[in-house]
Amino acid sequence: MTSPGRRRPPTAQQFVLGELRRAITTGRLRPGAPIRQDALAEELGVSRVPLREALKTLQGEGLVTYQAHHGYSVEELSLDDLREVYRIRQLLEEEAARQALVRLTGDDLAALGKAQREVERADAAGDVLEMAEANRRFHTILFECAGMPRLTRLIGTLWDSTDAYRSIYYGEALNRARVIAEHRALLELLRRRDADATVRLLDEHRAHAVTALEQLMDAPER
Amino acid sequence: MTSPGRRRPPTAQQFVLGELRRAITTGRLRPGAPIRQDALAEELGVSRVPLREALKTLQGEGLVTYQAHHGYSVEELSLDDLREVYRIRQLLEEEAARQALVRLTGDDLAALGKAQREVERADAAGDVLEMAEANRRFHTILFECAGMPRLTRLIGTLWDSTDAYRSIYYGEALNRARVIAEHRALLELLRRRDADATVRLLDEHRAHAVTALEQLMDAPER
DNA sequence: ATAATCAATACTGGATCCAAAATACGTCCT
DNA sequence: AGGACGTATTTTGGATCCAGTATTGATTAT
Repeated sequence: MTSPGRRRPPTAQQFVLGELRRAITTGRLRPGAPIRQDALAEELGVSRVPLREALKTLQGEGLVTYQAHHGYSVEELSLDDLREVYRIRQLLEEEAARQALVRLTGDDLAALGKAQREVERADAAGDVLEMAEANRRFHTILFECAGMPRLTRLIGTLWDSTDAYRSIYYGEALNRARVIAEHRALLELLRRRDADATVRLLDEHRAHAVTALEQLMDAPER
Repeated sequence: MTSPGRRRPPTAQQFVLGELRRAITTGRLRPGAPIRQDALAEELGVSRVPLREALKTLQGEGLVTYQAHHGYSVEELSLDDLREVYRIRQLLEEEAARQALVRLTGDDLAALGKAQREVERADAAGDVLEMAEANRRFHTILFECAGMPRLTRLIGTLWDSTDAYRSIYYGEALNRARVIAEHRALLELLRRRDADATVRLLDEHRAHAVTALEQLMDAPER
């Protein structure tokens, strides 16, 4: 049963773009794997033209790499790369959070609460993928309150670029529990409009993900 | 006939990408103008396929907008948009500058000095376009010293996204003189490894550009 | 005259086909 | 046997053609 929100987009390239994102985040396309256009296009039921346009978009977002006459591969991130992405996120998300707190309305808080309930429901149902998506919505709602569309978009692409690795983090029940607890604390800080504490908590939230990734990536190639 | 001296890239899409960038930065393609693929492709001597891939890249960088079934247009930035871009640049360039200062070598300083001399030579020769490019090189060299490739790339795309407006700034002789003076001061601060002062100067450097844009964009439409 | 409707046109989106480049492989020579 | 060369195959890059959608302009009814 396809969810009502997931109807097929109006153009093939947008459809393909979504499918590729899913394939990368779920690990069906592994980091480092070369992308055979012919096979993929046939598998998705489209020609190579829209596929290539979707790949160009992903290239711009850093999810795939491209080399002329060699084609595309799923971007492979080293630990240092991941740390860099998280560092940049820290810089941008601090700004977004502070600006968001300036403009935060009651409606926004209600929307955040709703998203949080969805996160918890997905966790209870054991739907890891849905939980990751709900978590993403939660943060996106917050950042959008800043009223800086480019900033929000940049942060979004940074999240995307590490999606392939995030699923690992959400695989652990302990991490999921921590995410929920931190979200609840975050909501409380937002209600109190405590910018400094909010930024601090977001930093910790991120740091936990980084340390988890550090442990998992040091581990032998499962 | 293709421009002499400028070697044509190995793929048509890369060639087109460069041409489009030039067309936008030099104002041949004005902000807000719709992009007619057929006409442009013919003008560039390629088919629409590589043109569309180049446009997808530019879309990812925020130089053009895309709407399904409506096509691409050159991105039109409001004053608020420009301010947002410059604010994000401030956040990212502070990090880049501070990290760069940690790792800056004598060779790097020499490279910066060389770039600065190129800026001044272009100014003396009255070559505004070349001066803008040399200025870009100067800052890029500095940011690259940070050893954070994604950060450097992000900053680069932010520069790109306002290229169409930057040329206005460089049109004024007064602005060009100020840029040169600020660069010299910057070099001195870098040699002294004064991070705080460097960041402060970069902020001013940027603020000047913003105020200049504010005045020019308030002015009656050209 | 104005607004709504419908046909004609222009433009984008996508599929197929062809060309060019890179890779894989087998052969030949030393 | 090992390496170099040349051919065959695979894969990407690009051009052309067709289909679907949006826009424009004309026509008609109110």
